[in-house]
Amino acid sequence: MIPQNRRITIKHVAKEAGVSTQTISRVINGRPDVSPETRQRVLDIISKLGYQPSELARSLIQRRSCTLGVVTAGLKYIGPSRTLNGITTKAEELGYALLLKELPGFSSNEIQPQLQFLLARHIDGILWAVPEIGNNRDWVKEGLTGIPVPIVYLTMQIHPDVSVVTIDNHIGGEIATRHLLEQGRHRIGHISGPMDWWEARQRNQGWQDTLKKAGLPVTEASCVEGNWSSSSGEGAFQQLLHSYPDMDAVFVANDQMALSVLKVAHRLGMNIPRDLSVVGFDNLSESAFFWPALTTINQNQLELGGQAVQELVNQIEVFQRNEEVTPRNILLSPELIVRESSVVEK
Amino acid sequence: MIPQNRRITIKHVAKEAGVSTQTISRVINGRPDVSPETRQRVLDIISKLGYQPSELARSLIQRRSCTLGVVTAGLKYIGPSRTLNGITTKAEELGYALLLKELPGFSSNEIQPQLQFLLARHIDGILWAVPEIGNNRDWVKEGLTGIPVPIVYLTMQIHPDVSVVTIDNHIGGEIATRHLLEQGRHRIGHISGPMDWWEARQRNQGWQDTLKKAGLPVTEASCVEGNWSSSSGEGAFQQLLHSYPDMDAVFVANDQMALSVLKVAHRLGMNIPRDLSVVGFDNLSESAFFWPALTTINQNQLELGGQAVQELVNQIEVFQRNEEVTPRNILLSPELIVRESSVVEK
DNA sequence: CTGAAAGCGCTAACAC
DNA sequence: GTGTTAGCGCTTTCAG
Repeated sequence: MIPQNRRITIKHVAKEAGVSTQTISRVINGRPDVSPETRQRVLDIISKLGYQPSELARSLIQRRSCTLGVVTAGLKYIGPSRTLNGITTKAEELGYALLLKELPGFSSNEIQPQLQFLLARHIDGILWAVPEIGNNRDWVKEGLTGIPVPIVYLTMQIHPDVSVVTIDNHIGGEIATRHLLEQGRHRIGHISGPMDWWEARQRNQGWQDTLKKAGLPVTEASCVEGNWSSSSGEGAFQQLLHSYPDMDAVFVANDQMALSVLKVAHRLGMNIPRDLSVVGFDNLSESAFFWPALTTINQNQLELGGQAVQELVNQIEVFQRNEEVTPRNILLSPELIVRESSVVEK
Repeated sequence: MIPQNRRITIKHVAKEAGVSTQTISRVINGRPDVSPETRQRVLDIISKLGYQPSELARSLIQRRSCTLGVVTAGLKYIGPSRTLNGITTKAEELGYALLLKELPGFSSNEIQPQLQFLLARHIDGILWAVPEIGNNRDWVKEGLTGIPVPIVYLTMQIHPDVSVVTIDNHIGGEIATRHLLEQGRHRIGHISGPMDWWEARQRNQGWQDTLKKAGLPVTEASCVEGNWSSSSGEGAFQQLLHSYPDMDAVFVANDQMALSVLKVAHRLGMNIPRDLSVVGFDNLSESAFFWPALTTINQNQLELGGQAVQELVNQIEVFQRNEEVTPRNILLSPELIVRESSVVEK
């Protein structure tokens, strides 16, 4: 490939058309005040030269880049990717470009450099799409003042001072547990995600609250903590079988761990769902093909990402009119997908 | 949030420090020709004001943005996400920002607008991370002249005129098939991916070539086409059992379809691996927890993405020195992960 | 309808 | 060491 640097600029077009650069600018911006003949001539030359206006130069002078900064983490997992998928789709629809940053780990607290990096590139707003873990959200309560663009946070505890778009994991836990109760199960165990994850705590709490509301006890013995991986699910389930031998159902905080529950149960000669009803969480595309097909909670991460972009863009528009931006919290409800692992045929 | 537009510029810093903007520029670029006192004073003011140089303005004047355009597709699937994960990690390491575009579908042939979009933002190079399907690469052979920045393509047939970084799927098919031969299997069937996918054809070809090299016949009856989904795997396997009843092993082009093979086999009372050895492809994190644990081919997509970025950045450096860029093809070998589904204990 | 001048925020190239 | 000038590619403002 032979280097041929130097891009075609508005000047080249102007010269070729024998008009000033302002006229070209008017044409490419669809302004009405250009004579039809001039406009046509300019358009012809633009396409002949293959001229492409520089969004960079535009961003500089217009003080808006139509670019969103996206900070994510854990793209190798399917959840964050699905969310990003929703983000790209909606951003495309609204005509925004995306500058992507992935944190090296979920709990990175190198916040400031990330924000600076994005701000240096004049992004119009920021989407913080990193799950809330441990104290990786502490900065939200403080640092807010310094950031000169709107931010929307995904997947964290809602908070009146900032905009949050998230799946309601508590409801997810409720729905799963209620479904098991409806199947006539009353001794429902739980394998949770790592409890420093906000999502894991919410799912756990939904399970607890539903049991309590039904007048059923929640004991320490009925819950074991996993770390989301199938491997951890194996150990957690064995421990749970031990500590809660009466258990007739289990709500597992994600499908990967639920897969191990199915496997271990099979190995032990248990029949699912007859001996034990199982409900997972996440609705992996494989879950419908586990044995038995796994009942699970589906979170619409595509929608999640889309709504977050929409909300951020709304805020940006308000912000750029120099009006006060009011934070908004958006909670999306997950839904139950009933399959074989939880329902005993009558 | 109260709008407080107007960013702090180099001028503000210059004024505050009582020097010219040029001096500030020298300080932030670490140039040696500034007196230690001036430098310190400027640095203090920069941190006091929280000044952040505009990469946008820099990009404009330096004719390099340190930004790569990434075009991807199918982020809701794990493969593209893992690759993107590799891309973000390496880009971060090399100090490049990423502008992300996701095509609405795998086979979109709206190429030109995507390229224009990225070029308008002065990206220094492009990573085309969309799998080769049908004729969605035809443009590569032509359009090359028009694009004023280096491009690296991922996951496609290598081609002497362009830079391609890809997993060698043919070898993947070979390794899988050879492994089955080594287990003493000689009637090895294949469930392929959709044959308009280059990757599917390569895996298929690797299977065919290995059988032929071993002096074994490859018949039409021994291969059925799926569409990557578990659901399609179900039908394909049933068809294959019918058309190739003697089959003693099957190489399945991805783990999702292989999952269905395991399930159907189980339902039919077949014992895997005794009655049928199964090898998948992709190494999903769940595959180790299928019943039986699935032997599969692992492709290191993290590495793939990383190498692609590295290669692109190398090219960019050459290109910006105005030297001729020579295309390079990089082929990564996938590796066999042996688990229970293919090996009969002696 | 069209053009000239100024400037977005920065740096290259030169002066002193 | 430091300042001045010019300009990256575009749009805004104001003249005409």
